[in-house]
Amino acid sequence: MLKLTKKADYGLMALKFLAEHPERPALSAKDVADAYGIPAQLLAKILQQLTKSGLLRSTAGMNGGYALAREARSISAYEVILAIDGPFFITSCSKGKTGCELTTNCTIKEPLARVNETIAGVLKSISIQDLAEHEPPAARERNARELVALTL
Amino acid sequence: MLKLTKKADYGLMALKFLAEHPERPALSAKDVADAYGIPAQLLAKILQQLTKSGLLRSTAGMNGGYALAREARSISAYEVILAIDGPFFITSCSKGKTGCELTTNCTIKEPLARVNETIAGVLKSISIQDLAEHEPPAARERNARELVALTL
DNA sequence: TAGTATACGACCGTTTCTGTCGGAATTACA
DNA sequence: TGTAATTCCGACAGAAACGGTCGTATACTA
Ligand code: SF4
Ligand code: SF4
Repeated sequence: MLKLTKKADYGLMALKFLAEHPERPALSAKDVADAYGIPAQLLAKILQQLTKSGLLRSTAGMNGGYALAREARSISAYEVILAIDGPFFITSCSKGKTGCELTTNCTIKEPLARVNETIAGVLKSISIQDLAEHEPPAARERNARELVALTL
Repeated sequence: MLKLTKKADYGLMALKFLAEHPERPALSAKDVADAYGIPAQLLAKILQQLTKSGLLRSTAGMNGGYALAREARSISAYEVILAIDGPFFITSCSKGKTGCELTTNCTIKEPLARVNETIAGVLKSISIQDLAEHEPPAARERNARELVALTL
């Protein structure tokens, strides 16, 4: 529950890797997979999805591969997750088929939707570049409470 | 991915329902299940887990049932999820078995751990009482960026 | 003692996730 | 032209997680 799929995880790693090598015009799926030990064929499909979603540019053929379609700063983790795993919902409702039939009675649906928005906002605020740079932890702890006070 | 299990969902609903009926000394699992259309036996087990985790008090026998062990204000959504679904991690690493073998190479592990903390913080900041009261949406949008700026 | 309720564990069907395979289309280069 | 590198695409299979049910034991009340 509330766990990133490995696909999304791999996708983020790959994007970050590409962001760290702007000199190369393109890196093949295999290059990236080997760099981290990710199953190559699986990563290939992930990168294809990211390409289809417009986050990557791809070139086939020799010396081909993938490169960021936009600058790392402007690509959010949210977009990556969205591209790989589809629409982002923490609840089962509003999810077409296999959804939840309790939507009529359910009274926590709306507050949870706000939590959903909050988390999505956090994800949207994280760019690939943020992942590439490792800043010091800095102050945390506080302000989570503040954030929720405003969104709930 | 990043989706609440229905068990946790049901658990939150139940807790909220109990919070809304402080006059009753105890409500049976069936009472709650019927109120929302949740599978009774499933909810029963969920409430048992919550009891074992100390969030609920239970009394067997006639007129028995469950009641909040603490006041609604002091029970966080995080605790509920923790009690029902176990430790909270958005990544597959640091998860004992069936974890991730890439931990050595992985470079996004640490930033994601911070995201994990941020989300956990959001969940910790939400109490059962928050779910019971429905406040107006209020200002959102901003500050997600601020929050992450501090945590990342 | 009868009835109501929790407690607990085993079980099963479905879905989702992870990873693999096979083949087709594209491009570079010799 | 031919070959190797590489993206592209769909189908598939094994494994895990999830959602839910059942049976039974235990505890409490009247
Ligand atoms: S409707 Fe209520 S119970 Fe059903 S998924 Fe949405 S929140 Fe959870
Ligand atoms: S180690 Fe890296 S890849 Fe493996 S789960 Fe943790 S974050 Fe994801």
